[in-house]
Amino acid sequence: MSRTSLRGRSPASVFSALGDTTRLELVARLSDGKQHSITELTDGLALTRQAVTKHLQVLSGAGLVTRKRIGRESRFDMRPDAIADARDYLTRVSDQWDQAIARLRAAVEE
Amino acid sequence: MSRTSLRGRSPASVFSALGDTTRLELVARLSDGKQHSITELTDGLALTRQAVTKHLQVLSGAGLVTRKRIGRESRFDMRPDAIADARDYLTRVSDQWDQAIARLRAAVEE
DNA sequence: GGTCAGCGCAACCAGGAGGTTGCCCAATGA
DNA sequence: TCATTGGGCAACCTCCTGGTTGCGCTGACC
Repeated sequence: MSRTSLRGRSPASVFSALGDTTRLELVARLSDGKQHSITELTDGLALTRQAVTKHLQVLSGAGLVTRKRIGRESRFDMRPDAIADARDYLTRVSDQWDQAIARLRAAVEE
Repeated sequence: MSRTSLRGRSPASVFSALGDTTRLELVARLSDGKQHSITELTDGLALTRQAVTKHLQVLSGAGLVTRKRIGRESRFDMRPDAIADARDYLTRVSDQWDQAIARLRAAVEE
């Protein structure tokens, strides 16, 4: 279903956003269900705050994460729908392959 | 399990390989379970054979696809294990998020 | 009010990604 | 044998990406 309308967030853009170890790390940290500020996420990352900001923008652009300004800080939290969609996409590819293989096998064996 | 030992193929590299519409298209075509040559895959893609070759190298490097030289042509076919691994990774992230949310909710409500 | 912490914006830079062209090599098949 | 077909290799180009630094702004706190 994915009702929350991830329009424009193509699977490619989601995969691309996940295709970076730093961003995967950020996603891992954000998957604790809590909100995190930028400096908090920067902590322990051997990167500038600006670099982390850019990564968060990429994640946000892919719909993996949402930003919310609270006072002087930007809070980010995960939006798991995009992840679910990406997983569904992979499931579909897998299924397609499985079925194709089954058909080929059946065609040979009969 | 994923016994075929996809060592070195980090999730990030798999996601990165999938993070391109052309490569997603190639994966879609290859998920018919058959082997395809390069010129065959180039057909209808508005790209040079060389460009497609590079994309296939990326897919191969991520373990999504294998090459086999037969006569004068290179045959490619899908290796679905990498896809399954990527999907499992996303499932793990989703589960982690679900559990975290459940814990937070329980902590609030009691 | 002044200071500090948290960010945003813009400029800049090096390296990699995606793509092309040109050339050459090996199989294939008439 | 010889033309054709499928590919590999290398050079080259452009644009995007990941990263930095510098600066200025605003909210929090004493």
